Amino acid sequence: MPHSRRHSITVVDIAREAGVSKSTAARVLASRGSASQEARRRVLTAAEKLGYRPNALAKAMASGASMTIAAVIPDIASPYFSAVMRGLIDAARANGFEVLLTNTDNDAAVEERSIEVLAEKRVDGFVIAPVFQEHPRAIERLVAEGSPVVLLDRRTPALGHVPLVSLDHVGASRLAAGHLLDLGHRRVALITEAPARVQTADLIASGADDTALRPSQQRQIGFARAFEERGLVVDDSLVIHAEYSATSASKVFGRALDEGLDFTAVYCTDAVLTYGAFQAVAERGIRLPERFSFVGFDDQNWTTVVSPPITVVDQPTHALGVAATELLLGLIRDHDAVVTDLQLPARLVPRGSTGPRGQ
Amino acid sequence: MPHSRRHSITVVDIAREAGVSKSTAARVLASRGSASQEARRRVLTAAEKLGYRPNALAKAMASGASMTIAAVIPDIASPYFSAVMRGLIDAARANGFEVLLTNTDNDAAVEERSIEVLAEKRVDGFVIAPVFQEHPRAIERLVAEGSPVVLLDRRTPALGHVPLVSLDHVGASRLAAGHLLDLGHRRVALITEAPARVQTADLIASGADDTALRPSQQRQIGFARAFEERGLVVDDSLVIHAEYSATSASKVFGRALDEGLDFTAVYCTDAVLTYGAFQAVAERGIRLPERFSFVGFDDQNWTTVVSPPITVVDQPTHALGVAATELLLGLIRDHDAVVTDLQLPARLVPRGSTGPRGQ
DNA sequence: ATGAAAGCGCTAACAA
DNA sequence: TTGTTAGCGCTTTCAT
Repeated sequence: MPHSRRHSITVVDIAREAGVSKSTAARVLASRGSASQEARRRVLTAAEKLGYRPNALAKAMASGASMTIAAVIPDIASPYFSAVMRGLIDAARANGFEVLLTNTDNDAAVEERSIEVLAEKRVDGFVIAPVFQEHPRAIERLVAEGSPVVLLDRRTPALGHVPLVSLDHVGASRLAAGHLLDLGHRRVALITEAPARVQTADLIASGADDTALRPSQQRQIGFARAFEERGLVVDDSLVIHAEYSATSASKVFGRALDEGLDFTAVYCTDAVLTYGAFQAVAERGIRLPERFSFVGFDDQNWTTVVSPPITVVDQPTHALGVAATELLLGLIRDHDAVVTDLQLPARLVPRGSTGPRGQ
Repeated sequence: MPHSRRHSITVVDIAREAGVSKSTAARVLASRGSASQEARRRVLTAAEKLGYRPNALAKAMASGASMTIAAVIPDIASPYFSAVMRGLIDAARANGFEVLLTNTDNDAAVEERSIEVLAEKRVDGFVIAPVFQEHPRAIERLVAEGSPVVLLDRRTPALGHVPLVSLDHVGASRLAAGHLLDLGHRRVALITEAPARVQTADLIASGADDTALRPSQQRQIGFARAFEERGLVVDDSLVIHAEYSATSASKVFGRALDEGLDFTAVYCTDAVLTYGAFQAVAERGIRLPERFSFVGFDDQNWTTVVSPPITVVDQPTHALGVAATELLLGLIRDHDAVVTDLQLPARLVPRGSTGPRGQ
C-alpha cells in the first residue's frame, strides 16, 4: 500500500485479479478492441468483485474527451434559464455528457473568469448566453482555438459567426402585436427594457441582421413589423421604457396609467416586465380587458391564476435547451460541421386579458 | 508536431521558453514551493506569451482533487431547486469549486446512474436531494468509501448518519398553523401530499427522529404540534390528501369546497399544492379571507399579484444552497470533520389572505 | 533555489 | 487475440 491515501482499484488491479495483461483488461472494460470470451468473463468478474470504478479523469486525459460540457448563463434561478437548462441537461445526459453549470449575473468579468476556469477543466464544448459587451475576449479565444461553442438566446455583434440557438424574438412579437391589431386595437403600448434612445423606425431601418441585437430590441422590431405588415405605424409615444426589473416596470407603467396615457392595449416584451406591469394593474384594481387588453411574455404560472388569466407569448424553453445541446454535440463530434442558427418559434396563448377594442 | 491533434501548451513548453526546468516552471505556475525572482518573472512572461492554460484534468489526476462538486437534485426547473442551486453554485465558486449538475426526476434508477457517473468523474463531493427509497445503494456506497456527501432538503431512513441541510419543516408548519390558530381559527384544513393512511396522531407518536420522514410528513407533524402546544387537537377529517401535482390539489380541494367541507382556514404544505389549491379558489370566485383564511407554502411570485395577496411560509432557498455547499466543503477539507445537521428556519409572511376567524 | 524522476489511471499505437 | 510501450500534463518526493 504505497500511499496512506485510499488506493483505488485500477485496470492494473483488475488485470492482476483476472490473470490477464493490463491492455486486455482495459480493452474489455472499455468494450473496445477484441478479447476472447474467456478473458472477457474473467475481467468482468474481477471488476465486479473488486468494485471497479473507472476513472473518467484519466480517461479524459488520455482520450482528449471529457464528456462534459459547460453551460454559462446569467442566472439559474430565473424561471426562463432554469427551464432551458433542464432541457440542456436532459439532452446532454441522453448523449452521455454531464454539464458544468455556472452563473454570470450578466457580469462580463465573471463570465470571462468562468469560461477560463471551465476551459481549464477541458470541457468538450460550451453553451453560452453571453453578456452584452464589445469584446467578449474569453469567448473569442475559445472560438479562435476551435473550441465548440453555441450561443444561447442572444448574440453580441462581435460573435456574428458563432452559431446561435434562440427564440425567434422578432416573430414572437409579431405574433403578440398581430393578435392585438387583429382585435382592432390601434393605440398599442409597448413595455420594453431596450434603451430609450432607440426609435422604432431606426431599429427597423437598421435592418440587416436582427440577431446581432439584444432580444429586447428584436422584440421591439417584431412589434413594429406587425404594424408595418398591416400598413400601420408605431406611435413612439406609446413605447414605455423600463429598467430590467419588476419594480421599475411597475413604477413606469403605473405612472403611465396614472397620467392617463391614451392606449387600448399593452404588450410587455419580457417576463419580468410583465410581472411588474401586472402589479401596477392589480394595485389599481383595473379590470381587464375592459379597460385595455394585456399581453405578457412567457407562460409564467401566475398568469393563469389571476383574474382574468393573462394572454401570453410562450417560449419553448425546454426545446431551446435541447436544441442548443444537440447543436453543440454536433460540433463536438465534428469541429468543422456546418452549423446554422436555430430560431425556435414562440406560441401565442390567448386568454382572458385580451379582447376586441371598445368592448 | 507529434499529433495532428492541436498540441496544447504545457508546462514543458513554458519551461523551454523560459529556459528553466520543468519543475521550476511548474512551481511558479502553481505558486507553490520556491523560485527566484528572476525565474518567476521569466516563467510568467513565457506563460503569458504562449497563452498557457493549465490543464485542470492533469492537475486533478496528479493531486487527487478535482475542485468540482456534484449536485444531484430532482429537477432544476423547479423554482425551489433552481433557487437553492443558485446559492450552491455561488458558494462553490466563491471557494474555487465548479459544480456538475444533474436531475433525477425522483427516479431511483436515474439517481443511481447519475451518482455513479459523477463518481467516475472524481468529483470531490456530493450534495444530494435523495429519492425516497429503502436502499439508495449508490449513496450508501459513496458514504462507505468515505466520499464527502451532504443531503439536501430530506433524508431517507437508511441514510440516518449522513449530514443533512434542510428547512426546519416542522417549525415551518408550526409557524403557519400557529398563525391561523392565533387568529382564532379552530377548524383548520391541511392539504398534504403525505400518504393518506398516516394519521396525524400516529405521526406525532412515532416521535424519535423527524428528519427521517418525508418533508411532507414533517410538515404535517409541525401542524399538529401547533395544535398540541395550545391544548388543541387536529381533526383528521380536515386533512386533505392530494397527489404531488397542482392538478390533483386543485381537484381534491375543489371537491372539498363543493361538498361544503366545514373549515375556516386552510394551510397548504407545499408550493405545488398551494398553486393547485389556489386555482380551485380562483375558479370558484371565492373571496379571501372572508370565506376562509389561506396560507401557502413558498414565496412564489404569483402570491403577491393575486387578490388578496397570499400569506405564505417562506424558505431561505439561497441560504440552504450556501449552507449545503459550505458543509460539504468542510468535509472535503477534512473527511473526518464532525458535521452536524443544519435546519434553517422558515419565515412567515403575513398578507391579505389570512384574517381573524369570523371576520 | 533548482532539477530529475516517478507516478496519477487511462488510451492508443504497435508488436507479437 | 494478447501484451508491450509510450504518452496525456500535471504534482510530488527526493536530491543537489
